[in-house]
Amino acid sequence: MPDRLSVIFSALADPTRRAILARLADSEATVNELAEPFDISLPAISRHLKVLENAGLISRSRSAQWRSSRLEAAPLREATAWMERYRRYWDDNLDRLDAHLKRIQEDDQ
Amino acid sequence: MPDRLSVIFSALADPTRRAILARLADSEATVNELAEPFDISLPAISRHLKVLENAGLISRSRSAQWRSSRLEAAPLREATAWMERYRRYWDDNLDRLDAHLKRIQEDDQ
DNA sequence: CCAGTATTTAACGCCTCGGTTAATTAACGG
DNA sequence: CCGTTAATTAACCGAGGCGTTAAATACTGG
Repeated sequence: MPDRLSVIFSALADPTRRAILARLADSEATVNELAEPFDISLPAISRHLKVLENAGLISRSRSAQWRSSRLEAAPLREATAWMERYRRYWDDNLDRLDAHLKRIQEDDQ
Repeated sequence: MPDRLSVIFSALADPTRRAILARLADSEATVNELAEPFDISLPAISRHLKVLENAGLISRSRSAQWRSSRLEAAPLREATAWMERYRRYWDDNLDRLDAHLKRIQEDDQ
């Protein structure tokens, strides 16, 4: 079985799943409600939801015959935490800090 | 052809590729150098690099018979920008802010 | 219990992914 | 030019992803 980050990133790699997450940012929703905007079959949506659940990106509850999905953003924190290590490579402010630190280091020598 | 975010996220979904990026955070490196820590074949590494390049996560330059890879973090900024929309769902401070705003809204009514 | 609605599971097809080995290309250096 | 080293491409394979339709399951309400 793959590591958590791989599971999270591959869950996010599908545009339908990202759209589902975006929809869930508004409110909880049932499978049928989530399926409505897409022209793919219900079973396909059902599996996307399983992938998202497996990645911890949604949780689900049952009420009568409806299964409601709810956004769980914690895995996104993990993913951003991983990317955070690279922020210095794209953040202008940190670039400047970096240059500053290099200058200081040169001064030391 | 898939959208940029999908390409980026699926590039990040492989642990070997994430390890390569981590290695490149230190310094540029040749294909052989990048392959060294892994016990998979050189062609496999070569394809991982192609995937990373395709996602814009590395750039490559040739010097003699060596092809050097260099980290390009800009796509990570795009990816975090996408996740940023969900920060309110996991950030404690923003949770509190959210609760605060809700209280204010209730007061208004 | 039965009919109806919501959702999942099963079984299938197609395509991509990640690995392999063998062959090819690119560039250097004697 | 030839041998060597670096890297990629070609051809193949097995596993898994994402879609389908058909069948099964879960639950409600009369």
